[in-house]
Amino acid sequence: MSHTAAGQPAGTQSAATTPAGLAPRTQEFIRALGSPTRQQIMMLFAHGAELSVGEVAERVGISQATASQQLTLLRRGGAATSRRDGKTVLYRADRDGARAALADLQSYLATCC
Amino acid sequence: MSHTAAGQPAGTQSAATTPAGLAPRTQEFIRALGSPTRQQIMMLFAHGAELSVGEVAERVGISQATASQQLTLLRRGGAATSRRDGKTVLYRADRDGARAALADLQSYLATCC
DNA sequence: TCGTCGTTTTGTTGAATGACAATATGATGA
DNA sequence: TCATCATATTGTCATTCAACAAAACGACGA
Repeated sequence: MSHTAAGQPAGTQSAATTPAGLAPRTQEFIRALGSPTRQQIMMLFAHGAELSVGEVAERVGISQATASQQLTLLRRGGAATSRRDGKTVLYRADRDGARAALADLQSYLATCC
Repeated sequence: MSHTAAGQPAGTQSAATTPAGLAPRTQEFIRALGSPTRQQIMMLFAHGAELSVGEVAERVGISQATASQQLTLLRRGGAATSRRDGKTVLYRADRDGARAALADLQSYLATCC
C-alpha cells in the first residue's frame, strides 16, 4: 500500500548502469516461496497464526524433520520468524521480511513495466 | 502427538469471505521467479526492454534451447509475454501478470502480517 | 518451390531438492 | 540428576530441474 522509503535494495549500490535488479535477500525470499510445500506452509500463517513445527508437519502432511527443514529455509529467506515457547518453537510469517521483499519487488516492477 | 488445532480448523478449502491464501496463478508466478536463471532473465526486461530468445540466451550465457524453455516457464507463470516479429519472437515482462501477482501477494500479506 | 534462419520441442545427463528414518541436541518437570 | 518431549541435524534415496545437443517446426526471402 505504501511505497514509501524502502527505495533501493540495501546492499546493492551499483548505480552506474542501474541494473534495476532485485536485492539478493529478495531473490532468496522469492526462492524460499518457490516451493509448493513452502507455499503451503506459508498459507498456514495467514491471520498471523503461530504454529509449532509439529503442527506445521501435521497440517501439511510431512514429517517433522522435513517441516523443520523447510521452516528453516523460510526463516533464512526472510519469510518466517521463530520464537521459543518452552519446549516448542513457534513459527509465524515474518512481517518485516515480507514487507521489505514486497517493496523491493514493487520497485523492480516500476522499472520493468 | 496432539491433534489440537491452534489456529484455523481443518479443511481450509472453503474460503468464502477470506482467501487467506495465494491464488494458484500467483503461486505459479512466484514459482517461475524462484529460479536464479529466470530471475536473471527477468532482470534483462528492466525498463520495458524487449529481447529475442537468442539475445536472452547470449546475455545470460545459456543455450538458445534453454532460454526458450525458461522463457516459456516465465510466460506460463504470468511473468513474461511474447510476440512474434518476423522470424524472431520477442519477450518482455508481463505488466498485467506481474501487477496481478503483486496485488495478490500484497493482499495475502495483509492477512498474515 | 526450396533453403535458411530462428524458435520450439525432444531426449538425455548431472546436479539440486524434498522427503523420510534415525540420531543428536536442547528444554522442562519429576 | 534423569526421563521425556519437541525440535534440529545427519544420512540416504527418489524425484525434480536446469542444461545441452539434436531434431522438428515455422517463417521469411530467393
